[in-house]
Amino acid sequence: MTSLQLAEPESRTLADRVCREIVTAIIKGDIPPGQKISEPELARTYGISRGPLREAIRRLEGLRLVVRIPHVGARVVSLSAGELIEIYHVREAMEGMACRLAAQNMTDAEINSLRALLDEHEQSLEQTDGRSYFQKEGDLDFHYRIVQGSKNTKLQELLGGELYHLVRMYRYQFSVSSSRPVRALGEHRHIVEAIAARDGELAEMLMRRHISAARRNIENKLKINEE
Amino acid sequence: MTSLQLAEPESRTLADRVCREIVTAIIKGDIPPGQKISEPELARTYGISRGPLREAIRRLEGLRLVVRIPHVGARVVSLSAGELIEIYHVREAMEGMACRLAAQNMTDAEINSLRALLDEHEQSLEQTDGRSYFQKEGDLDFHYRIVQGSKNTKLQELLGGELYHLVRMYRYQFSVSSSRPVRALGEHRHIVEAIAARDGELAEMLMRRHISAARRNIENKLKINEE
DNA sequence: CTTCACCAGATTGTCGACAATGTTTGAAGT
DNA sequence: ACTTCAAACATTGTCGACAATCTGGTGAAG
Repeated sequence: MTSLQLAEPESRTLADRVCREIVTAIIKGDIPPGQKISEPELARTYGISRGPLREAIRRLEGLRLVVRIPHVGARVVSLSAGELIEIYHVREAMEGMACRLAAQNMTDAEINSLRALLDEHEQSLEQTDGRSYFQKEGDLDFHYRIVQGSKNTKLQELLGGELYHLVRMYRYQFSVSSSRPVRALGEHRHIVEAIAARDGELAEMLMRRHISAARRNIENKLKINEE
Repeated sequence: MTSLQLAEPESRTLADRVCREIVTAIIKGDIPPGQKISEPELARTYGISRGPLREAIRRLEGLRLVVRIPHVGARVVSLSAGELIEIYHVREAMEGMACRLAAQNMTDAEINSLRALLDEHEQSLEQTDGRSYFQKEGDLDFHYRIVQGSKNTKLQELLGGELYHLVRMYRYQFSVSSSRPVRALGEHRHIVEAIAARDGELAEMLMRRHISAARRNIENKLKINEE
């Protein structure tokens, strides 16, 4: 938590600061999906002028958190079921590759730290019967570390900077958590061991299976909800 | 060509229009990599005020074509050899997936049109001895169509909206063209046939090989240039 | 009753001016 | 001659006002 704050040192410009605030507001649902973004209103809310606010909106557009129509206005994206599935296809491809590269490029220290993280998850899982931290942010934490371990800045930017926002947004909205936490933890362990063995091929395959299993899980839930 | 123009109907706002102009200027090298972007100067150049220009820069930042430092200014990205390799790793992952999905989702008409495109490439290759269109934009054209054929909007946005700009920029700068155009055309044909056979597994594998071969090709060239 | 045109209100787009921050120049001191 | 500091300059950040465009509602014609 603290490290995150320090990593983003109290944004030097209003536009950047407000952009971050709006991002979290959107992710947590304080500004609901599909909501129209009124420039005068938001400017008053955050106590800034419309100039920096508009720049922030342009940035949000790049993050694909809002959709803007010229002379009409911007709306918060509303994630359809189809788009969520699309995101998981992209994650399968990119995180698979990240995993392959992580097997090459992660340091032994990073791998051990990853093992420690999974130990924490296991404890948290036993204590709360699998209904807490692990499901909300812990899972993404694991995936994020592997992406970092790939040492590929483009992968880091595309996943961390754009896709994960949408995934977190989805999870907050539907308070959906992996309905298979124990199995997911096991898969995480297998992935880490493949990375530790420097077996990029296997690591990629396991990660792809892991994510596509999650995708199919969601697809089933959606089908049930439909009825 | 015409369809592209109509698809982006003469940008309704100054910021959007100038943003597009700057994008092509950067890609073609009219604004060289590493160049500092002076707001007053660019504003005069395009005959607009600094307001819309700053919004355009924020958008360029999202496209990863410029890097901005608060209170200092924005610079055009300068692509290092390492980052170019990184991009090819990302392309291998994402276009591989796009190819798999295209095998599921492309219509027969789209596939035939793709075959026709390759016929054009073959002709252009014979006529010019492989030094013209095919190498410059034709190759990306092929890849772009497959991405469209995946019918996955997130893939389309991430590849078409961000990575391809960087790839095109690189090609213009170093006027690099595939040094293996005949082999590449053959690989393209195999990919299309795998898609036509609706064999997603094979299509993905062929595309990944195709891109990773191109990557290794670049890696070798870079090594030679180093000496 | 429906449809179309038009007008008022509100919102977005653009601009120029002012404030805050970075950078450079040059002069003084060691 | 080199370093240090400070003032002048240039650039970026922010603001409020004005112009252009869209939206919703009212009224008249069919």
